[in-house]
Amino acid sequence: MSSQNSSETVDAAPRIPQRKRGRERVAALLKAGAEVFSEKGYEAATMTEIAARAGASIGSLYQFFPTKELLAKALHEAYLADLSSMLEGVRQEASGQSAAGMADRLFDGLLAFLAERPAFSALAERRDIDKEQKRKTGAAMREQIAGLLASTSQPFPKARREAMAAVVLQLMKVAVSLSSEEDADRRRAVQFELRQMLKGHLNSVQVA
Amino acid sequence: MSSQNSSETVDAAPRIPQRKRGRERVAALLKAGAEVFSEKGYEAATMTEIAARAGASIGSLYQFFPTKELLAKALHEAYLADLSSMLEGVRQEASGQSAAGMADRLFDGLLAFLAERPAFSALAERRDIDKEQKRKTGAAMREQIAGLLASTSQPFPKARREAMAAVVLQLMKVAVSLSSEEDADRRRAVQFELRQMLKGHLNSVQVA
DNA sequence: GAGTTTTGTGAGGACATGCTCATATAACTC
DNA sequence: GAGTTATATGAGCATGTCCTCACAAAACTC
Repeated sequence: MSSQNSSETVDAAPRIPQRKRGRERVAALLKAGAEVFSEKGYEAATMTEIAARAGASIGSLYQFFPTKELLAKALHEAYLADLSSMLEGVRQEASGQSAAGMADRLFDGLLAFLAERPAFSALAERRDIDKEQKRKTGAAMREQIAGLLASTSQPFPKARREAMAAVVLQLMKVAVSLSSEEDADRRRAVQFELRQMLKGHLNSVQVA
Repeated sequence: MSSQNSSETVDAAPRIPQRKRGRERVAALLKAGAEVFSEKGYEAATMTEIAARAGASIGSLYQFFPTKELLAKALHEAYLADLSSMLEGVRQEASGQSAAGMADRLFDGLLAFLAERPAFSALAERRDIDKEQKRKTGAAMREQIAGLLASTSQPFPKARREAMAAVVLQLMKVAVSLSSEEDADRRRAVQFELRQMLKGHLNSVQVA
């Protein structure tokens, strides 16, 4: 009886770090997790390797992150928050500009964001992600981007705003997936074309 | 002696079906594989489930496909061949048309292709794919698309032809990733925007 | 130092999955 | 029917991975 929890179905509550050492451990674990997730992908990443790379034992890892999925979730949520503030930064900085200028800032911001967080796509695309949560997150991001587009010097027709936001998202994903293109010349050429294409499209929709 | 192979290190040569029953089995196994791969993704798909869904035993499955990866590869290569003939079809049918018309045909062809092969993206994105092979496949596809663009009524400047082909390829990948978007309205809206955007861009480059 | 809390450890349990193999059955040839 | 080849079967092996647990060592409080 009793063993470790009193109420029912409280499977494995994570231990929240209280001391400095604990917080440093958690930071190291998150960092190692990000590395391994980005190198191997979510499924192929192993908890053993993550612990080893953080210089910790598996037991330590599991005290703070009782589940592989919870570790991924913690990282993912932190990244989403970063993403959101990056978008907010673009908004404050480029509000009132032309749509093309906004697109440039967005491109730059997102490329920088992803360059610093190579695990992002692996976490965003993992299969055991909560479906409803995924839907909500996507909706929130599209809404924020739509807000960006609306703060442009010459706003978009409401009817197409949502779709434009979704297109921007998709194009950003392409720009990112290009970062694994080995031929640097081609990578730059394609990123250039994508940027031009998006700016031209935004323009044409505004004019229409 | 002899059993089935003579030389050394021939780890598990696949058995090629000789009789009608064997060919039917292989067909059923491929079909079941496509189903499970598309539902669960490559890594989470299990050989046991594939065999069961094909109405075969695991042993049977492993006689024709000695490895999970070989099963995926067989499916993937068949799909790539289909894709290539689809592109060839577009070329024969739309050669001499405007770039916009070509883009429309391309989009239609690709959407139809994907609708019939829901496992394609799971197979194309699996991690244990051969890297050199991947590079070759990409190069071949870009070349074929460049040929398409060149057969247009008003061809592209040579300097940008390669980049344009790469852009088209990337946009096709977006369309692929969009096929998993659940909200059908949004999926259609985004596909519409992508189509318009590509057509506009092709146009502007031709004119320039 | 005694007592308490937090953090650390790693062997091993439980389980899933890719794959093998000895053996059986069907189909085809003569 | 005898002989041969192709196909079928599924128990079980090998392996890898998530996670647990009993206990140890710090670190902090008094």
